[in-house]
Amino acid sequence: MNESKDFLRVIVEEDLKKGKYSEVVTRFPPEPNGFPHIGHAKSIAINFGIARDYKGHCNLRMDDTNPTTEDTRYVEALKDAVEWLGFQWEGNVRYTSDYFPEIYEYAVQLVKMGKAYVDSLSEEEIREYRGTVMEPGRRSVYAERSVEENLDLLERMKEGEFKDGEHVLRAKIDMSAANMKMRDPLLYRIRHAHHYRTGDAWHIYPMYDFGHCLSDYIEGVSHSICTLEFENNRDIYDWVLETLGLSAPRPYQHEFARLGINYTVMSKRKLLELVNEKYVSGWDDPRMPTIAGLRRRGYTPESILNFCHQIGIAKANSMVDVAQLEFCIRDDLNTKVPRVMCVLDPLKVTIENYEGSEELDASYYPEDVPKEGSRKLPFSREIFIEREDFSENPPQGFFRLTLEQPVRLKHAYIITCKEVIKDGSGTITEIIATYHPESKSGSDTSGIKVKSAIQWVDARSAKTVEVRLYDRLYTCEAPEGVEDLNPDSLKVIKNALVEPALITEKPDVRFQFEREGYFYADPVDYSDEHPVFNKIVGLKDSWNKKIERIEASVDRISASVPRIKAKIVQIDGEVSPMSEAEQARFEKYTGELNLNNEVANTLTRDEKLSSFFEAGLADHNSPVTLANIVANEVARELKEKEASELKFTPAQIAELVKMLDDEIISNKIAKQVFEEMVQSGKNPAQIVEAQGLVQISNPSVIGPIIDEVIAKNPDNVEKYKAGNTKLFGFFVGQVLKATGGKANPQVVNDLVTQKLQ
RNA sequence: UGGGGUGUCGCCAAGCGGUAAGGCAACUGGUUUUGGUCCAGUCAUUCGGGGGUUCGAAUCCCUCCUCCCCAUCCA
Repeated sequence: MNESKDFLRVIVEEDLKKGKYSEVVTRFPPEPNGFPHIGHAKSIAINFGIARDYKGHCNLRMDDTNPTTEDTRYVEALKDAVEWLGFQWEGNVRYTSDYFPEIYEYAVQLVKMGKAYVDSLSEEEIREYRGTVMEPGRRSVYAERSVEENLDLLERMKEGEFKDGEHVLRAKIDMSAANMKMRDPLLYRIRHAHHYRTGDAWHIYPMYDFGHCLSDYIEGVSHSICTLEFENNRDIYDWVLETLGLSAPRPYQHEFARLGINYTVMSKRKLLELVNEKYVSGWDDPRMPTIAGLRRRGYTPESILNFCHQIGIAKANSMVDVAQLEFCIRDDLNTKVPRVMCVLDPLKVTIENYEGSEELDASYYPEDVPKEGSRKLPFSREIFIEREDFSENPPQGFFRLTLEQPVRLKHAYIITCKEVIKDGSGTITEIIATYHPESKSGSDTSGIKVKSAIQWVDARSAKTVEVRLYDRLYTCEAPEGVEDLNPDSLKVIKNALVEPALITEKPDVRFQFEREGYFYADPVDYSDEHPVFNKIVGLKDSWNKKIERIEASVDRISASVPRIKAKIVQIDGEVSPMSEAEQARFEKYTGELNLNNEVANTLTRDEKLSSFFEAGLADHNSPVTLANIVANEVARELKEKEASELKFTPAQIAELVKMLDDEIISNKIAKQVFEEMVQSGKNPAQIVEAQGLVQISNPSVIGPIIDEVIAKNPDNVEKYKAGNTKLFGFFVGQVLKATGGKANPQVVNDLVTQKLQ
């Protein structure tokens, strides 16, 4: 199965095919005002990915038009993120601030065209004048200023003669536009602030809506890809480029849904709060969804890129399950990373019949991972196992060590429990066991069958390490604020024990701690004297899941909650009543003309449709068929156009209906002909003639074609005969396809039914 | 409420008038010295609801509904 393309790539391909651009140029344009998160990774993957796939290029541009929020450290974080993900931007990093002079010139041009003006209303007044979603706004009196005055004022704004807020430059568009963004949007504001790059050179700064489209244009961007919340801004984007008369090729904006992941937050504000209020240790806290955090947690670039690929690109707001991300990192690390043994909660085991010590050979990788490498594992009388791997009263299906059940020490021997030693409080402090000398891993002749092999470390040589266990940051799927924070998102284990090899040999920085999960040597706090490992993600754990499920079902039974899925009943809203004229028309259509209610309703309520219908009716009196075509097909064309803009006329539609009535063509063909009429405005008869679309109703012509289809699809015939009646449509479809749609579908249906009996 | 979007499995997501892709999750069973991996299999008679057009509709038409975005001198 070939991979399906996302809608952006479809657009890019079409544009390329049409020759709209000679090269695809995209850009990743963050504002350097915070650390990039995995949502940015999605955007990076899209922009750089598309550029790579279509042999174009992608720029990295800092959209730094707001001096009060931006900083170089964020620029560095952004560059870092892109590089870490493995992408290379074209040329140098771009900055919108580099284009300030050019953008200013465009503003002057707009003023000269009378398309922009300096407004001196206060901030509150501007807001008030803008109106609401329901009421139109009204234009400022300053909109009437002369070009000369505007030019003078703008120049002086630039020179820093005015205070913040005293004036703004606005586009002169439409104060009553339904799109609020188009109500004379601000182009420039005065800001006496130090810009991290341009310093104090500027006193005015362009707004996003002005700076962004122009920056794209300046860079020769072809596809300006952004997130859904900018949909309303697209009109300004186009307005600026069009009124400035910037010639093709010019960029067009396309929007996709931003990434949401459950159990975390993605908004800059909330992330900043976590950092500032010290709920986390910093932007790179391993629980953060930032690139820096994910990276410190131990995620690989490959896993994140693969995640971005898996979730796809679409326009529906969505919330991806964090399990999908976790799958990606497990999947990546499974084949890459050495397995070592670590005991998080040690329980001492003394093997009473073992004397001395030895070194066991242990491969770093299991059989199914095609990688080489092994280490020596010290073994002696005293070892530690995971406390969870022993049970005095094992639940059903417990595979590990019990009083009766022996277990294998991974890479070593099988042991049997002899005695359990407890302290005063009843806590198990030690297990006395015996080993089976002939059960040595790799040369087992003992014949003992065990259900499981567990990890362990040798007491004398084990190294103490700190292990940081991370869990999801929030307790609920769609967290609102800090009140939803998970208090157990970080558990620090100071005295975990690991086998010596991973400190002394250090075969890698990422490991699988056997049966536990994937871990990463913390890049900041790790040292050989004080090793620190971050848990990246746990292994899938079907045992734990099973236990949880049993517990949950016990709870459910005791609570006896009836789990009934209620079908949601949808309440229909009110339909606006018909006017008197519409009422009369409706009655005429349903009565005299015999149309069904639905079609009549559609026609009556739309002035354009009803007049089109009635005009057609004058040419060919076949109300029902005509009404169906007008209400269904013509309606589509008339949705965003006036009748006068159409290439076809009511008379031509009447002609089409006549052919339908005379059974010269089938409904299917009629649609095809209609499409052609929409495009070319040719007469239906002409189209039918030219393309030979006359319907085939002769069974002796159709029959052999059906036979052929049946012969070619023996398995589907079988499935159909076995009761899969859905396949009926498949056969009809195949026959129709074979005849170029010309076969009379009714005849085909009858014949297919017969032949498939 | 005006405008712009969006609704297909528990979560993502293909699909563009002719057999409802795929991934995650979940669930069987097999292999396994990781309760991991791997392998085999199961998982949408139905696409937000209701009508209509059509031989045939997730796809076209009408209508209602849901959720998201827009009234920062943020981006």
